[in-house]
Amino acid sequence: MHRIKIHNLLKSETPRANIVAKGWVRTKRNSSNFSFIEINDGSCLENLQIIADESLQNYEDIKKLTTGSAVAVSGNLIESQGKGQKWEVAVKAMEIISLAPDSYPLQKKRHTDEYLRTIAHLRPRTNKYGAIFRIRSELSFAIHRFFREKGFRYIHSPIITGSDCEGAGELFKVTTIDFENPPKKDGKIDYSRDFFGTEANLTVSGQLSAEMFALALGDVYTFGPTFRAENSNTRRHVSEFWMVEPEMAFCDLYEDVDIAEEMIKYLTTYVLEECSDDLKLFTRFVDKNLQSTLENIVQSEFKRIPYEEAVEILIKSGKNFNFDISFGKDLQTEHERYLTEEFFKKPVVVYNYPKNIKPFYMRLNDDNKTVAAMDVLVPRIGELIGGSQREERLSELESRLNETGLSKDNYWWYLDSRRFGTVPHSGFGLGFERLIMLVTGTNNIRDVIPFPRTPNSIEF
RNA sequence: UCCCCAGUAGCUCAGUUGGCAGAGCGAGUGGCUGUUAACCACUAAGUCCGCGGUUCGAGUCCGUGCUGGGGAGCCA
Repeated sequence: MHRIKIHNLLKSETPRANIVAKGWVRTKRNSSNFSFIEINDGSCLENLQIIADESLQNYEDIKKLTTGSAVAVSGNLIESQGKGQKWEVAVKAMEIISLAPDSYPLQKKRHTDEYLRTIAHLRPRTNKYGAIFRIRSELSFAIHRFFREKGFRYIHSPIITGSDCEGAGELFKVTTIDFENPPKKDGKIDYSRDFFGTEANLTVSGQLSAEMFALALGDVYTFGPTFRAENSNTRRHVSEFWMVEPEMAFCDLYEDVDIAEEMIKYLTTYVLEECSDDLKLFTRFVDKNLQSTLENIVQSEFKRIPYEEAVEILIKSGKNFNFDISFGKDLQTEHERYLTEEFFKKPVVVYNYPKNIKPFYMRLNDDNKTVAAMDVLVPRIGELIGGSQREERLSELESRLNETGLSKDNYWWYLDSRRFGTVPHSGFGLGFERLIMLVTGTNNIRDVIPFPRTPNSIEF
């Protein structure tokens, strides 16, 4: 007989005879002549309580079941006589699939996140991490649903790229060169004899690819892994993360912000509605204000202010910041936090940044000193989204490349798109892990990705 | 990469002025009970992060390295 997932059993409206459930033992309480065993199969947060009595032929073994063991039970789903759960299973037969030794590292008590990080292969078996990764899965689906409902096409941008600079951060090199004996020319490594005949890297953004497809399919998005070789050690950075990057043709900066705001609200609403059981765990144990924080995001209108105004607010605040702020300087973490956590107390979109602190592809504004960039800042997380209207004018783009010291040759195909039927277009990148941090109240990004990769850490 | 904090039983931690290594939880054994963070009793469990130094004596003081955490920079 086929097993029924615990999630479905617990949703049952009526008792059900002869069901089969399989899962892992979370806890067990022995009575004189029977045992309460709670099993979890990962289909939901809740455990299924099963009652095994001494009439079972292998009851002596069942009495010795340990936390973490795997079992299959068959029996009747009946209304529970005890308080605390609606349903339980009166067992007719139980198979012990595997018995976990008492060295099983997960105990029937709360563990610290730091400890669980050292056993990242086992932590999805805990309530909290099970919930995080169910929510992560649901959010991934919601992203695709959001874009599909709006007529966007999903683009698989390459993970290995030949662009030697896309304007963002340090790159991971991809090579098959033998480091013991590298091919050399004029004393330097000869990448023309490397696998691709040139230097290659892991992608830091799918944006340039997405732009090419936006200029063909209209509205597109990418959603995939992204790599940064930066030696950053913070609770908001990992070396490998997932990024969502929509790109829209015939779209200016303000419409770009509209999409960003709509998307964050859609995804937050989705989690509130579809993951309410898992979400309750975070409200209870992680962040007491989580529910109201999320409702605030859904209901409030994001504050939109030009960079110049943001700087004025910061100067007038009278706050003693560690870093001085004035026009031309990038906003520091403390500035972002002040704006979104203290001054506006809701998500803030800062736009029209000075051109000297932003990459070459952002569209130059008429004032000639700012570009059509926008960042969505949210309380606690900081920058959740970074985006811009792209420079669609060939001559401006070429001079911006020159100013930033990048070679036109490497971008010939990118420039081609401005040569043939160029149109105003915009897009942004959303850090998927930061979104999960936001909706679950999780403080460390390493806890919302299955096996985090950070400087000096690639175990598992 | 820089600044700050921490590292003691499986986990979370206490450890006085430098003077015999401790608790709670977990685990094991037994008991009790429609239990649910079960309860009661007993038992086992330690390279006090590594190396070097000061001292009659170091978990404790000094130096150094490693690991983890927080903050900053960079960014999503």
